[in-house]
Amino acid sequence: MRKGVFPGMEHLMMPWIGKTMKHIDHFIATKMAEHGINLTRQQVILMKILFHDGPLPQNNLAFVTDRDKTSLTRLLSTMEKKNLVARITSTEDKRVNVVHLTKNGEKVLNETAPTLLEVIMHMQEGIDEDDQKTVISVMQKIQENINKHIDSCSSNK
Amino acid sequence: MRKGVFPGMEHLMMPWIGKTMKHIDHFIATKMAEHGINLTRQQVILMKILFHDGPLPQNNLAFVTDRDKTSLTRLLSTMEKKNLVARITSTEDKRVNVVHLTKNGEKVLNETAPTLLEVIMHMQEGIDEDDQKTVISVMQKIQENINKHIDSCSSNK
DNA sequence: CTTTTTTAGTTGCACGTGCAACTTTAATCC
DNA sequence: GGATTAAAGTTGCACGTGCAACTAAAAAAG
Repeated sequence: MRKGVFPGMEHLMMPWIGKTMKHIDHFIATKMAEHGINLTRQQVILMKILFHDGPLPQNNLAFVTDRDKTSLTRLLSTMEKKNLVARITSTEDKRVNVVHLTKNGEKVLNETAPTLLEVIMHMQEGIDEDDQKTVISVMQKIQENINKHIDSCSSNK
Repeated sequence: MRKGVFPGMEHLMMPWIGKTMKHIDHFIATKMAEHGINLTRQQVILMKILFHDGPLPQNNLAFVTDRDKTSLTRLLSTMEKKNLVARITSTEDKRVNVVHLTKNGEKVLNETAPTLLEVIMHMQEGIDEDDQKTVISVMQKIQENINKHIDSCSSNK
């Protein structure tokens, strides 16, 4: 065992967050598959946003989901093929596509809810309420720190 | 604003963790680019493991990095092209590739250390030491919960 | 010793991601 | 009004990811 290149990096949050996120993604994928649901985590989140905040232009949708517009383009294309979502060109501005949750999308979303709740319950089983709040506030703080330190060369993202 | 499909999901850790991880990844990519370093987070982590825990067969490397073996295959191929890492077929068992960190890889890793430290410092700026520990323990607990609830159809992963 | 099974690694396919460069349409400048 | 600039989306390229199916080689079974 050699001396560390990164001394003091042994008790760091970062690796834990990354690894945990990986586990969460895999867990969700597995549980979805078990229940015969053909949706990714990203697709569910997007549908949920559309359900609550109504039809939205791609631009806004990219912003609220913290996603590059090109990434959103492809995510929507996948979802449009599955008839979860529809792009409707705005009549006022022919550049913008307003994204709608389809009836089928809404149905699928409702069918997914129980599975998602099960996943969430299993994940946070036995975790203190206060600790959960701490985690959330730390996550917020990390995001603030990053936004503060990113040199505002924002482009679109 | 319509009634929620997922009642009580507003103060959940999960979305925060995912979003934060996204920010972290983007921040690392940006800072790396700023410093002219052509490495991804995943590549740095892998090199760090190889540096500390010596040459390892792909199989073991996949296990310790919590990564599908096919994912590792491609990650290594990318890194091999950049001369960061070398696959050496074991003489004892011609099936296994032992992965070595190259001299160049070691050099690059050392050059990367300051940037990575800067990134880490910026990210955890002003976050309580105890809260960091809480975050880590919660992450561990989530992983335990997931492992407990995943029906041991492990395959290789 | 031959057959069968298991194991290590790769490849095809599909998904999500971001950057740079592009097209199309709108807004602004002159 | 016509030229320029800005904005919304898409496409090419590259990366990381996992599952299913594959090849090659070792281990186990007979």
